[in-house]
Amino acid sequence: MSTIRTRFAPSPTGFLHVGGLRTALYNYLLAKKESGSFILRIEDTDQSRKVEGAMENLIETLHWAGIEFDEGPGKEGEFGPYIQSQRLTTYQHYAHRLVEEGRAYYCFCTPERLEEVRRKQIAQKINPSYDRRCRSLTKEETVQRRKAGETFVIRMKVPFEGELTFNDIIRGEVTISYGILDDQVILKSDGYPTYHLAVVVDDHLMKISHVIRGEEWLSSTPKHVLLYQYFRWELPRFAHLPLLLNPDKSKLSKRQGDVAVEDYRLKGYLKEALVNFVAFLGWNPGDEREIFSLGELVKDFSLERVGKSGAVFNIEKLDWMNFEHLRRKPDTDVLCMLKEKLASSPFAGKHFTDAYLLSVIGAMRERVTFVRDFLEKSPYFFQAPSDYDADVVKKRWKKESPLHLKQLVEEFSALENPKKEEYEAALHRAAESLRIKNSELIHPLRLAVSGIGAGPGVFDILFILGKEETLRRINSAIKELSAAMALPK
RNA sequence: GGCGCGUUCGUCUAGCGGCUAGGACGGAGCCCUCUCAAGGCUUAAACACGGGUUCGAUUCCCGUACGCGCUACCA
Repeated sequence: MSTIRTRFAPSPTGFLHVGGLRTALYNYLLAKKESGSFILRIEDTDQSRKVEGAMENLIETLHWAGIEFDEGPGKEGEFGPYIQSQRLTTYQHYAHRLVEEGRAYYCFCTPERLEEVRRKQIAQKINPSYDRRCRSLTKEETVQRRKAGETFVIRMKVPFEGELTFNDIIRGEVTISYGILDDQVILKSDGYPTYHLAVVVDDHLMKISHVIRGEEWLSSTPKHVLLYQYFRWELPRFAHLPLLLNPDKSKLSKRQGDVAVEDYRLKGYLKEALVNFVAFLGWNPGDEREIFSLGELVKDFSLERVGKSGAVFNIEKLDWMNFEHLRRKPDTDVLCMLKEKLASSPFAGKHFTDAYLLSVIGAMRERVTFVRDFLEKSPYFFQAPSDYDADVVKKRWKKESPLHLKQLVEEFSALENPKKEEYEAALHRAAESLRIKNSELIHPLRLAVSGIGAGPGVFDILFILGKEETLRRINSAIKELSAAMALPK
């Protein structure tokens, strides 16, 4: 079997879309699974839509996701260049070859005439399509008009009748009759090819074995197949991926949420989670595993298991996957990310030792979905509470709490370099001498040291904070909360 | 409008003629418990509709409905 070569061929018109990420991923997965090559090709044949810096951004985002290409811009292989605007003469050559072989023709119709034709057709309720006027131009006439400097395009000839069937790995046989196909423009008047010509020429020249792309291309595939036939080139295998959808089932779009990979990256999603999630939008391994690394995806991926129907982009599941991937990460990796987060936080000025941060990570691991949650869910590890959660105060802070905590301070003060268990034993002693339940001490204590009512076990918190800090916080809570309770309602 | 593609719990999906229609996220409940999580257990929740074919259809065929895509000198 010949080697697998796949490609991701985006237009540099903006940020990488999550749908694009999935397309790139599937292409990458298939290539890597079969020890083939994954190519990145930039389809910038529409100058008007070109966005400055978009290509660089695309490349950088793919790199971030861990999807590395074997050939592409900046990584020239034997089939480059990989930017279509740098291959113009190639397309022109092939377009003219088609004309010479009677498979295409010059068309001098102006945009105005085309518009006029379309308008009339719509008025007559016929399907708007090019009326093929220039298809019957004589060779002499064509030569003359070209010589006169008239602008022209090249259109491919589509048979007047009959139908074309092609095979799609995901959808099976798809049949479309020629009747509804237009004499598609393949070379524009500015000398650039349209997508249809460029994609066929490049996929052939770059020896692409599998064309894996979005479903929006399914309808125009017959045009491409026709071109392959005209050129007498071997057909690649086609696989048209189902679309990604908004919660209301419309095509995934801005305004109903974020669509750029960049958006998710900025929100703190792990690349592992986003890649894993996007891979499962339309594919599954056939068993019940759900958490996959890129390498595991490569190992188990197959186009045969890609579904046919569109998938809604469901953030809740993405969040869960982020949680799962975050908690699988080694402590040291999380430490790095946490330090980075800290550096751009209100706690940036403070210094924390790695050992301290590592113990915070250990305590919070199963309570965070994002790295930023370390700061948001347990700010008390980075700063003494400046106020106390009113609901928790109401529920847990009793009028005798200050007295109880004073007893606790006494017990704690006597400890030397206490471990978690020693704090606990000390609290038990305090509770016993006060003749109250442990919990009557624990809850006010948690409130005093953290300011809130949720988090790791209190004794873990105390140990991480250390004795001095613990005592300081208990004392200031006694002061502040007593003062607050003394205030008239 | 025409053509194409699609349709299993709210969501992602398993299923490839015979199943009490399975799993996951999310929801609900219980257990654990100093809180919050995590974990364990339990639970509600789906084959779009109508015809065929067949001993038997979620599964195959045909319609209908709905959704989406394409219908450009955009990709």
